[in-house]
Parts: sequence; structure tokens; C-alpha cells
Amino acid sequence: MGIVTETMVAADAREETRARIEQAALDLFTAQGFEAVTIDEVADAAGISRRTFFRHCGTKADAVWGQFDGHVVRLEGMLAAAAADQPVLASVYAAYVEVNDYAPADLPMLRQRMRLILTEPALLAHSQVRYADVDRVVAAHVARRTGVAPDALVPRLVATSTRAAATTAFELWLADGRITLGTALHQAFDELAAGFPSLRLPG
Amino acid sequence: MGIVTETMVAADAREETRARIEQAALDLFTAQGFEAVTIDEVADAAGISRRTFFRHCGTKADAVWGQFDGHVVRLEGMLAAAAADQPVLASVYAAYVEVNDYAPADLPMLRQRMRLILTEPALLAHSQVRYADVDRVVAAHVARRTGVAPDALVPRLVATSTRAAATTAFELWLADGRITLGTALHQAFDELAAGFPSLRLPG
DNA sequence: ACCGTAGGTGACACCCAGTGCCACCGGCAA
DNA sequence: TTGCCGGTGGCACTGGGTGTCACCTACGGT
Repeated sequence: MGIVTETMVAADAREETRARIEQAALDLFTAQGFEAVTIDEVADAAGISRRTFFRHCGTKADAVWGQFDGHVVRLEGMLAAAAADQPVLASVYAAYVEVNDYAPADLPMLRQRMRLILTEPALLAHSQVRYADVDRVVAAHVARRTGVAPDALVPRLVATSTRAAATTAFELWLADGRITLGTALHQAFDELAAGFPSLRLPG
Repeated sequence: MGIVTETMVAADAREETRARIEQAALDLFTAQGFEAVTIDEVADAAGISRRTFFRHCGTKADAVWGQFDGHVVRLEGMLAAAAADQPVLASVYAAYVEVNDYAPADLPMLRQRMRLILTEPALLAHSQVRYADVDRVVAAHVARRTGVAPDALVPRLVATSTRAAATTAFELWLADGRITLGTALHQAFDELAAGFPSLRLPG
């Protein structure tokens, strides 16, 4: 029991330190640009050494991405818990909406993160690596539900295109201050799931 | 006239040097892995200096990506030349198929490139930056044809999801030695354009 | 034939991200 | 007190990428 408590405390302290570093990094990156800020400057701002920065954040990009792993795990859990009678596409849809249902207090920092990720080339590049994890999880879910291999066309395609829809929704939300993230996700998924109905309207 | 000829010759020689460097890089990366090979080794293999490598290829990743800019330009041209009475999605579909219609002689090198790009994390990351250019071109086309802003939902979504379909087709083609790249593209696009009909078959 | 120029090249110095290693310091248990 | 252990900082090193300078070569003009 004592061990558990101590472990939790240590983990919390570690989280807190990491959060402090990330906040310092986000502020500096936002103010001066991702490439223009060196790790030394971030470390100085966070009151730690350069070496400690890397121990906590791994890479410069990870300082912006933060605990994205947790998102993937949560998404995986939601997909696993999806009702079996729900259409596959609907379950992916719902999981994406739910995993991106942020508390209002978290939205400003999310905006800050996403603006950097979608603006800075180095971070945009890094996103592909993160997305690959998401795609694997979604493709595995689709494969399980449809009884085909995870690396077959449909599971892969559903994974990549739904994720494309989600990122598009993020871009829209970021560019347009009025639209809700949930609304943007719904619009994008509805459009995708129906085969782009709004393109057929004029013709 | 003389100037034009000289310029062309110089450009050709430059292309040739670049092609030689790229081939040396591809071979080394394929044999030993992207990260395990240093620029010095590539430069040595190509018979040039480290500095000259960067002058010709820009970055390590660009040595693998090669003349991708040309692809984007060609895609843009095809979209611009698409028949006005053709459905928008069909024009994007056709352009993607056409721009990826490689000569049989080019297929081995394409396989080599794509295997690296889809396998090596650093190259996968870089792909997002290249894809962004493609997406911009496609989104602009869709926006022009539908009369909405290029950064609106539908143009962006069409761009990202069709590109997702194309990359999925590439993955399939790479993993399965029997399927044609064109066939894979057709399958992916048909599935996407119809709103994933094969998911609806069982239900 | 001579000279000036421009482009390609190589060598060098530098910046910065990322890693391995070691030494230190704090707390905690025996 | 002693020994251990996790976090930390310092240091050195690798490797990608860039700026700068000197050189050399090929070409055009005189």
C-alpha cells in the first residue's frame, strides 16, 4: 500500500514537472515560433537543465504533443466498448467525437497546441507518426468487426479517411473561432460517411 | 537560343547528378536503414562531398522523395484540365490515377522509395509536409468547381480523404505484390466515393 | 591569347537536436 | 551511519543542416 502511494506521488510530481515544461515550451513556441526556440531556452524558462528536458519530454515535438498516447489508449477503449449492433462507421464516428470532447477549461491550451501542430512544418511532420498509431487502432477495430485482416483495404481506408476527417474538423475549428469542435467533427463525418453528398447537390 | 541550350544542358547535368546521389542513397537506405546511414556515407558512395549532397538534395529525406514537386505540378495541371461537366470527385479520382500511372520500368524504384517512406518513421513524418502541398492543390480545385472557399470544410475534406485513399492504395500495392497500383487506387476510390458500401453489406 | 565572370565544388566552422555516461545530491531503509 | 535509488546536471559526442570562403573550370568578350 505504501509503495503504491509513493509511486502515485512520484508519478504525479513527474507529471507536474512535465506539464510545467510543456507550458513553458508552448508559450515560447507560440511567441517566437517552433524552430526559433532552442531547447536551452525552454529549459531555462522551465527552470531545469537541458538534459532534464529530454528526460521528461523525449523530443522537442513531444513537448507540444503532450500526452497524446493517452488519447490513443482512450480511443482504443471506446472502440472496444462500442455496442456490437452499432454500424462500424458509426462506432468510429462516436469514438472520435467522444475522445475529442474536451472540458471548456482545456480548450485554450488545445487551441495553442493545435495551432502549432498545424502551422509549424516540423510539428506537422511529426503528426504523421502519431496518426499512424491512431490508424492502427481504428483499423484493428474495423477489421475485428468486419472479420477481415487489419491490413486489408477497407480497415485501412476507414482508418485513414476518418482520421483525415477528424484533422479537417480540427483545422476548421481552429480557423473559425465560432464553430464548436464537436460540430466540426459531426459535419466532417456526416459528409464523409455519405460519400460527399454536398458535391452531388448542384449536378 | 544559345542561352536556352546552355541552361537546358546545365539543368540536365544537375538532374543527372541528383539522380546519381538519390540512387546511392536509396540503395544504402534500403540495405542498412534510413537512420543508420549518414550523409557522409551517401556522399562517399556518390563520389561527392557532404556539402554537395545538401546542395543537390536539400535534406536527407528529400533524397528519398526525389522530384515529388513535379508530381504535384502535374496533378495540378490535370485537375485544371479536367472536363467541366465531370463530377468533381471523379476529376480528382482520375487525376490521382493518372498521375500515378508509372511506366513499368519505373516501378522497381518506386517500390524502393515507397517502401522506405512507409517504413521509416523519419520519412513517414516528412510525408505529411509533402501531402500538405497535394492537399492544397486538390482543395483549390474542389473549391473552384463548387464555388466555395478553399479552406471550407468540403474542399479540405475531399482533399485529405482522397489523399488518404491514395496512400492506402499505395500501402496495399506495396504489401501485396500481385495487385496493380491502378487497381488498388480504383478500389480505394470506389469505396470512398460510395461511402464505404462494403461496410453496409452485412448489416 | 588574355582576362573577367559565374556556377559548381570542397573544406571548414558553426548551430542545434538528441544520446550516453558519470558524478552528485536528496530521501529512505536496514 | 551506511548503502541504495531516483532525479538531476554537466559533459562529451554524433549527426543533420547552414553559412562562408577559396578554388577551379568553362565560357564570353576583347
